[in-house]
Amino acid sequence: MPRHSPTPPSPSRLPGGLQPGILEDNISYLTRVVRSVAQQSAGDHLGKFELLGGQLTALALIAANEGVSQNDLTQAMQMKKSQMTVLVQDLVVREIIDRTPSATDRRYNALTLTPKGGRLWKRVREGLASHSESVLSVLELDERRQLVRLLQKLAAAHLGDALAAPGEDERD
Amino acid sequence: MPRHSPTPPSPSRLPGGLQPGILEDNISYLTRVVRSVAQQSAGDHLGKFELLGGQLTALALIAANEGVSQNDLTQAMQMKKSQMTVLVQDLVVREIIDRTPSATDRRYNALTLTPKGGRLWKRVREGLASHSESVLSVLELDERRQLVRLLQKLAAAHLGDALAAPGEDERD
DNA sequence: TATTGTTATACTCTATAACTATA
DNA sequence: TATAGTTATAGAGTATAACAATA
Repeated sequence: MPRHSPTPPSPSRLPGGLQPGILEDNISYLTRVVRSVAQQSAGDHLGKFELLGGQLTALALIAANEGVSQNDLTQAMQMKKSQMTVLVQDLVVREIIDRTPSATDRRYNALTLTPKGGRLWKRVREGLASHSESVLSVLELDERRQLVRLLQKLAAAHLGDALAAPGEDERD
Repeated sequence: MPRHSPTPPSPSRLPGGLQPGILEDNISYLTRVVRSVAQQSAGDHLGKFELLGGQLTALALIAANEGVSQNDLTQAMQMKKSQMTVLVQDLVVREIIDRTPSATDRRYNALTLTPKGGRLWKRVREGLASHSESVLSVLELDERRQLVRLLQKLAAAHLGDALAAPGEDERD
């Protein structure tokens, strides 16, 4: 369909039909758009579980790290501890996770999945995989690996820790 | 420093010292973390201009597409038109951009930089470049190109339009 | 009728600071 | 005193719908 936009005729590059200008290789802009796409897909695949953004990620990390503390979760997810409190509280009320003071240092809360949470996680896990698959499916297999590796490297370098695997285990 | 976390001892992978589990190659999680890093850097380099997230991007796109409509901007930035109205209004009040009905179709607003906006843009442009540079500097040059290309490809494929250049012009 | 843009509203996300409890 | 977690609050980001103006 032709547009009636007042934009002068020029080679289209962006969805709106505009030039990216200096934004072409800007990481903030690119991740903004990609994240918008990813969030849309996440909603499609995982909306039925009524897990708000961070809750889904938290669930995945608790499942992979039973007994993890809220403090460690906030670092891995790059969010504030006050935000984490609210997020965790809702999961506790819904009996998806348990939150118990650590035996060795009672300042820490150890987070674990409840049986109900474990069953939920099994279903969420499938949706999460199909969500990631649906977003990345437009890339070739080696492109996916490259993208994941580069994003991991970027994150790891700036967070000053080892997000990216030093030993690059191959998965698909 | 040793942690007192109740997390059982295991090979550390994430900032908090935990296993990524299924999130290792999850695009939502990875872009979440990378975007957090990018936003932090953007604040460091561009906070002084008092341009809220979208305003900075909008300014860049208006500079590259003088006379663009709000409607086309919303598509390129993946935001709602109601949000765009507020964003644009603030830039107009601050005399950074002009908003005038298009001569050919008065439903459209043509957005242009004011002289003041042009001067601001020159300064912002430098900050934007140094911001993107500081984030991407941890990658090799060919890695940067790859990352940008893959993010463009991902965005373009899902937005059903040509964000990524079909003809891949080489820039650095 | 369809589309651009505006307004109002609500909900989510994020950031900050003061507070507690444990160490 | 330092750290984990809580509470409260404010600000920014996002989504929805009703509306006016224009086509």
